[in-house]
Amino acid sequence: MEKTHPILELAKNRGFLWPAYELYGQVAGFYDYGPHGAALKRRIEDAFRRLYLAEGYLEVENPIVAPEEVFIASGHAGHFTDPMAECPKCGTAYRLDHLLKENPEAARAQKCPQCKGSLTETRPFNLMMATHIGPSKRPGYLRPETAQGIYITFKRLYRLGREKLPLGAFQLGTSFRNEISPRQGLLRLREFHMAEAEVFVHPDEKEEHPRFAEVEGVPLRLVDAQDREKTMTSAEAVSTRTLLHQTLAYHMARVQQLLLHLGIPQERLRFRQHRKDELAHYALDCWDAEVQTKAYGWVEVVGIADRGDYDLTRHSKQSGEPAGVFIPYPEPQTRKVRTIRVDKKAIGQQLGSRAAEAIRALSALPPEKLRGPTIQVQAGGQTCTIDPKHITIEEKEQKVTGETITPHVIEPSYGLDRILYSLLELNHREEQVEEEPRAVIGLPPHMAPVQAAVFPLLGNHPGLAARARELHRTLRQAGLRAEYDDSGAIGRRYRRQDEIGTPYCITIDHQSLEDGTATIRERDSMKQERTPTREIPGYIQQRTAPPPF
RNA sequence: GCGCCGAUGGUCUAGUGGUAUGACUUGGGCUUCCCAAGCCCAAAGUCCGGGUUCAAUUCCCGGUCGGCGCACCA
Repeated sequence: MEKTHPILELAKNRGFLWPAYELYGQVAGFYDYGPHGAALKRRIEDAFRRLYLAEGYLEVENPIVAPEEVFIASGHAGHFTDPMAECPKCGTAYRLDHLLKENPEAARAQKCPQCKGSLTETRPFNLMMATHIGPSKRPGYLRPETAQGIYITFKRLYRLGREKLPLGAFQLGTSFRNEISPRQGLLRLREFHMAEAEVFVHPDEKEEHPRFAEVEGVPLRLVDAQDREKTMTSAEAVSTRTLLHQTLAYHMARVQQLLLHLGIPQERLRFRQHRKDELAHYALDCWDAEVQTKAYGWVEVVGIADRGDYDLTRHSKQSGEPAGVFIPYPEPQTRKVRTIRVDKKAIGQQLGSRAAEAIRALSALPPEKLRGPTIQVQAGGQTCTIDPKHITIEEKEQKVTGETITPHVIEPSYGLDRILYSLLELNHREEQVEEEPRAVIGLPPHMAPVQAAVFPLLGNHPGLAARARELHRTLRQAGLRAEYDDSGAIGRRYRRQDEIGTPYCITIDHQSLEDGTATIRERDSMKQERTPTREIPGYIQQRTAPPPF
């Protein structure tokens, strides 16, 4: 592992990214994307968007600021208030609530259990960025993930999707975590970019995915929770129960497809299952797509989790709104249904103010408890004895047209900054060409920030320059990102473009003036092809168009 | 947050108690008929605050930022 990869220097010099707020001494955990970085990020986002639009999912954008209730429901707020203290002597950090349970004496004495040093004073551990909303200062937070907005609006999305499962929604956006110590450049930021898809599925329909056939032969490199590595097709992974169900396997295969499409090399990609101790308590299963970087080793870039019904249920409890959706049966069914009728008047006269509670308790009792000679329920803190004659059990035929279920959520969650870093680092290469060094970012042509550059062979030749500018303008008008460069020697200009990954460089030479052709030099082979100038915009467009999913 | 190390033009770097070296890059010009050639000119720097001192980029203290280790990463 290298300390810092040369790509970071190149990225800084060539306008991919800069430490943010340099003018004021930088702020850790924040980065600027320069023009090429912003363009590359945009291409990653576009690819994500194309993939999930092709799945038929709905793109939304929710606010970044949310009131506290959202995070009480999600569970984030609880962690925000975690009290922390450290031992200055040995550097260990403790969560006081944990320490109180495990070692109450040490916690009360403020002593470090490891080295007996004195713990620092307790302070809340801020993971979320806090803020206040409006003049009333309603407590709020900047979201630590984009997903909550989708859970909260699930009912509206479900209606909009014509009340059908599975339902997919996705969102790209900025999230915030108040990291204690941001490190490793783009890998752990305080403000970062995510792309998340939330796929709501019927819990009974996860086993089979309607489009599984499209991915069943896709090989996946899997490292399971016991650290066993095996490469198998997604079909094998499901049949061996390595992966929980087809839906999870399907989405992992799609994630892999997208990452390869972006330019992550296959041999540096794997999926690793969360171990029991790192699996969030609500997740049924979670696999991270990891990319093997040169500078930092294996880095998580996408998490694919089966979150069960946790999110919808939590928001339902917090808000008081039911979470379930009604799923009609193909055919209405008739069922024998037992209903309990309670003589409310009689009970009211018998129990007075405790009657309402007693009646609720009665309706909740299982049928067998309603049979005996006397029936007992708790109400108003006392045991009340009810005469069975006040209770009638009726058996009726009832038509049941469907059932209410709470959908489960399958969530692929992408860290865009990490993907961007991986793309730069892993596609970067340095080589020798005729004794001269050449640095190239070998991004796939459809990912390159700049698609083409136009040069006059001689910078100070007015005829060549005019032609080159004209072609440059035409390329831009065709919607391509194109650069113009007439400075210095031609070789230097090629090198400059190599460093930002421009796949095609077009040179206008003397022959261009005679027959209207120009040379197109391809980045990786450095080979040139002479092409009529009028065909060049189409040539570039065709070769830099992203392949469909 | 803790510990160790560091911070000099855009980048990399030399050096110094008396405001600073070189290279690359960049801009302008000459040259040049396809891969960082050459020549001329120009622009650009001591992280921030305090202290010691006649004088601090240099020494001391604090901070910020960065690298690494520990911790944290719900």
